[in-house]
Amino acid sequence: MYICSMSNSKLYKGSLTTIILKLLNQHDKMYGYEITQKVKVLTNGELNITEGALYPALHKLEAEGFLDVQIMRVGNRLRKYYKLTETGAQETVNKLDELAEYIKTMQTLVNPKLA
Amino acid sequence: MYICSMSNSKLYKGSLTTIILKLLNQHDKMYGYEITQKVKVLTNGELNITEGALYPALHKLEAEGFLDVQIMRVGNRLRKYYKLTETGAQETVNKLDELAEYIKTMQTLVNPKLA
DNA sequence: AATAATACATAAGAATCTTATACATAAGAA
DNA sequence: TTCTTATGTATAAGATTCTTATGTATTATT
Repeated sequence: MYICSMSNSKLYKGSLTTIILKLLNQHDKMYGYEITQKVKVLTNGELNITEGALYPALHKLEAEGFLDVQIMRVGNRLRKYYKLTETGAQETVNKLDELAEYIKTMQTLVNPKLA
Repeated sequence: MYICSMSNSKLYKGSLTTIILKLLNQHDKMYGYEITQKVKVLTNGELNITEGALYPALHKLEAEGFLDVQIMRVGNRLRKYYKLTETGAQETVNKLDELAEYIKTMQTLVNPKLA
């Protein structure tokens, strides 16, 4: 199967790690496919994360020490459950702060009357 | 001179054309260096657009028919004033809609209580 | 006289994502 | 029962956007 693009908007570029970290912050442990489905539901189909974006991002977060992995068998299929490490929890806070700052800055630029 | 990075945050990736279009929407005509300075002031130094990002972006917007150029001499120096075309004005609306949608979607993902 | 600011430009490399492909099991429809 | 869809992970080529660095030249400041 092929999952269509994250969004036609280029603005999502750079947001994927923030999304992953925040979801893991809320749901304790999740596996990749579960993350794509959760995001699809939460955004009413607006945002579809592709495997080509997701799995490399998860592997990178793991390599950086922000995620721990636990492999589980469900029937004959594998699931790789990811969980935040302590530094991963701290990184989540940082990323959410960056997102809030980004939104504030962009709103200032785009709607200077409200600034 | 070297101008430091757009921001330490990766979230700005993909936002530059939106910023350029909006500024040109507000200021009728601007030249490249002026855009970098305006952004720096408006964001209190938070966002510093590099030449390596700016000029290719301007050239691309021009090639796509969203900007018209007018070269002016000031003393012995060149300035390339950019101005929105009609399709550029429409594209500005689209980009601003995309930004609003992006912010809404990210807030839903990151702060589901408020959604 | 030297440095910083103004003003443009491009090019190599990094990072992130798209698009496509690959493999495999389970469930549902024809 | 066979075909398609859903579940589940993975990688690789290419596109896009930005960083970092360099290049050229004029004007203002120290």
